[in-house]
Amino acid sequence: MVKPKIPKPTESELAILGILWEKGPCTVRQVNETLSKQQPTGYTTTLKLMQIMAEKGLVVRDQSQRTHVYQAHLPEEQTQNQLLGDLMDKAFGGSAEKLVLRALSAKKISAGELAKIKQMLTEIEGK
Amino acid sequence: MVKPKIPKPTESELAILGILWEKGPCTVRQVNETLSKQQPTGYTTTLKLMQIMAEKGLVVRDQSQRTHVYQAHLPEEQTQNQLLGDLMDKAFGGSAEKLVLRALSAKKISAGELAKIKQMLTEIEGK
DNA sequence: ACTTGTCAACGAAATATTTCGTATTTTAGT
DNA sequence: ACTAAAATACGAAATATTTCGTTGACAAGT
Repeated sequence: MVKPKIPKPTESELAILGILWEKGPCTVRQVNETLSKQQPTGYTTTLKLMQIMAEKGLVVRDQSQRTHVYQAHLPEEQTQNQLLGDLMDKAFGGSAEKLVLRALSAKKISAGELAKIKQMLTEIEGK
Repeated sequence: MVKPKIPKPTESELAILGILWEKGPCTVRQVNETLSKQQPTGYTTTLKLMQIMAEKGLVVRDQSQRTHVYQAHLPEEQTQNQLLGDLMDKAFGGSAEKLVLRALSAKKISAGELAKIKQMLTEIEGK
């Protein structure tokens, strides 16, 4: 039983995944237009990246229409876990606590967000 | 007044920075030995990387002795903030809350760690 | 002085990532 | 049927990253 083993997305690939997560299935043009607002990018550049991502298994594409439609293969959560775990190992000595504490102290978080986080903490404690 | 603008470390560079943060100033050999436990690496490979890092300003080196001694240029916290902010933008749509919640839910965190995190939350609320 | 081991310097190969130009196909409008 | 617009495929250049072999300098012990 072979697990396909999807590689970690590169920086550029992650930017594209972010768009697909937010907007759902998209064409290359849609992705390129969104991307270009952040960083002007040629159409074929985006196309090529998305083709490579399809080869890697990062996205799946529907080729049934003339204009292909792409969507992220893995759910947002799974990729976020992977990236977070990776960063935790590499930059935080494997400590989730350090990572969370730094994220909390470094960034401004609203009262509502704090409440949600506290609720999550309580749930975890309860287990 | 030009700010040097230190670039984001690559994957391999980050592994070296992690060692320098943990152990303090090190020679290339010390770093290479530690690195080789995680991932066997040739001495000159590590040397070259650290030389490049010195050029980029990621590390500073003391050349006064025959054997150079390197240390991280930026404090651990600053680089962690940079990387976390970067990941937050790229993979979490800029939401610190999402990032924290995911880190909390995905990884096992001890009771002691939870307590520290709660304390941090209370401090932030108090401000 | 000679040998041996350790080190930095350097260049270059190997690999990965990003960007884009060109060719071809398809669709829609005239 | 012809043309223009829009799309994919492909290849290759440009850049960034990683790895390592070779060389020459230095240092310690003999």
